[in-house]
Amino acid sequence: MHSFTEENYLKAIYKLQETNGEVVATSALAQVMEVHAPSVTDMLKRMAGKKLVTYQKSKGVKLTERGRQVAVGIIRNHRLWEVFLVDKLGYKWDEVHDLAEQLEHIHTEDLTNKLDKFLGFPKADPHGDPIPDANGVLPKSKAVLLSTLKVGEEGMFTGVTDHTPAFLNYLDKAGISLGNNIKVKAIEEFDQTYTLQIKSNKEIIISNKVANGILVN
Amino acid sequence: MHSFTEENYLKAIYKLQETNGEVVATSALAQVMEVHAPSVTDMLKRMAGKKLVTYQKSKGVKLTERGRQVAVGIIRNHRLWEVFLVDKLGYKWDEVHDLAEQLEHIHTEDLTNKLDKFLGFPKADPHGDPIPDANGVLPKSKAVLLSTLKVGEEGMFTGVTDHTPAFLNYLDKAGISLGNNIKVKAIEEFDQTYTLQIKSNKEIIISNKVANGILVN
DNA sequence: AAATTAAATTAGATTAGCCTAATTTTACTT
DNA sequence: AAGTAAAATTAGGCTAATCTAATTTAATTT
Ligand SMILES: [Mn+2]
Ligand SMILES: [Mn+2]
Ligand SMILES: [Mn+2]
Ligand SMILES: [Mn+2]
Repeated sequence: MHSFTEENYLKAIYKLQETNGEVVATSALAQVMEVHAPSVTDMLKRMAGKKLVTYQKSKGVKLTERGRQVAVGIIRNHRLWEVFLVDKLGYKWDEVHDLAEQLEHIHTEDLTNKLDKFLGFPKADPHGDPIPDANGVLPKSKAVLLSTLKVGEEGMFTGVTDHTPAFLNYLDKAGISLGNNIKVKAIEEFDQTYTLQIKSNKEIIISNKVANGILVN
Repeated sequence: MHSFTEENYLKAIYKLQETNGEVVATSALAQVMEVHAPSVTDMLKRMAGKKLVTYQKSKGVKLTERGRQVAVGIIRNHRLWEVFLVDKLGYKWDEVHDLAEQLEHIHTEDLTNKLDKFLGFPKADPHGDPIPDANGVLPKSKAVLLSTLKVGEEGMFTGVTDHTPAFLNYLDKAGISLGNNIKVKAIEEFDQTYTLQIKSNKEIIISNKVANGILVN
């Protein structure tokens, strides 16, 4: 129905709208899509023609309701495939993104739903990101950055904001896994280094950069 | 690495070489690929440039060793995905072809091998077609058409030559499944209609057309 | 061997998605 | 309000994969 490229643009616009507000700039899209600005302008015109976005010259772009539905469908599919790769094929959480980036575009409603069922209707992907339901409803998460906690506060590790293999790998090495309870024991004033207690036993020290990549509930 | 289109051409050339001999004609490829002849000529030139085929103007095309390897890899992937769709997701054998036609192009050596392992190293796909091993070796089948059997002879149903949903559906309805023992009880001289005994009980009558779609061992 | 038919190639276009260079529009400073 | 910087668009081109129409090459028939 839609090309891989269109679907990737839709996803990118959706995510930019979620994090940076209603209307998305050409330059922001160009950066995410790793193309040059004129390519984006071009693409937006074509997508506007297909009623996937509303585009006003020099005033940015928004998804239409149809565009939003397609985007969320792709995200659903992406996350389900990631669960499949990790739970069934034995991939590690830092290895699945690129494959899922391809698999997400192989989607019929039926396939996605059968996959969902086969996987036991998971609520989240291997990175803790919520999986939209079959109607495109994505539960609003109330997770907060670990870096917003005060000394003495704690929460459960439920997601990451940094999805790079490098970061995920670091967490593995540090022994911090999704679902772990994390308590802030101390925050060094000089450089915002955090001393954490993981699962009420092991204590570790992480940088502020790492604390900004971790979401807790 | 290679585009979906290239991979589909490689598969088509491979299959035509298997059934119609060494060298493949532009027109034959055009028919299989459902494009017009000049598109094929064009594509063959590009593929020859990439050393996937050897192409001589007006003299047809052959796969190079590299081309053959890629083609068999895609076929391996296609058949493994079909097994996944049927065995794990619950699709019927007449529903999986088009999906596998897409999924086959999502392949890294690692993914294919992990999928193979997850599925328990299946020997054949849901249509009885053999699955090439990780080294690209495809076991030569010695199955024969049911229509070559004489009255009184029997064999096990191990594959089809007609992969259309219509035919597969017909077999379902007729109650003939892969693995069934089939014995030829009678052949009507007038129109080559076959009377078969399935699994040493039920007797059914099939047309010559159907007998030509069934492979037995 | 010549004529006819069939198969394949060349020529010239089109579309999606990308590019660079030039220009225009919008935003930010002084 | 004018000037400068940043963002976006336009203009013009490229490649992969397709098409139709015209031409050439190969195969078949007389
Ligand atoms: Mn993608
Ligand atoms: Mn994820
Ligand atoms: Mn295919
Ligand atoms: Mn098959």
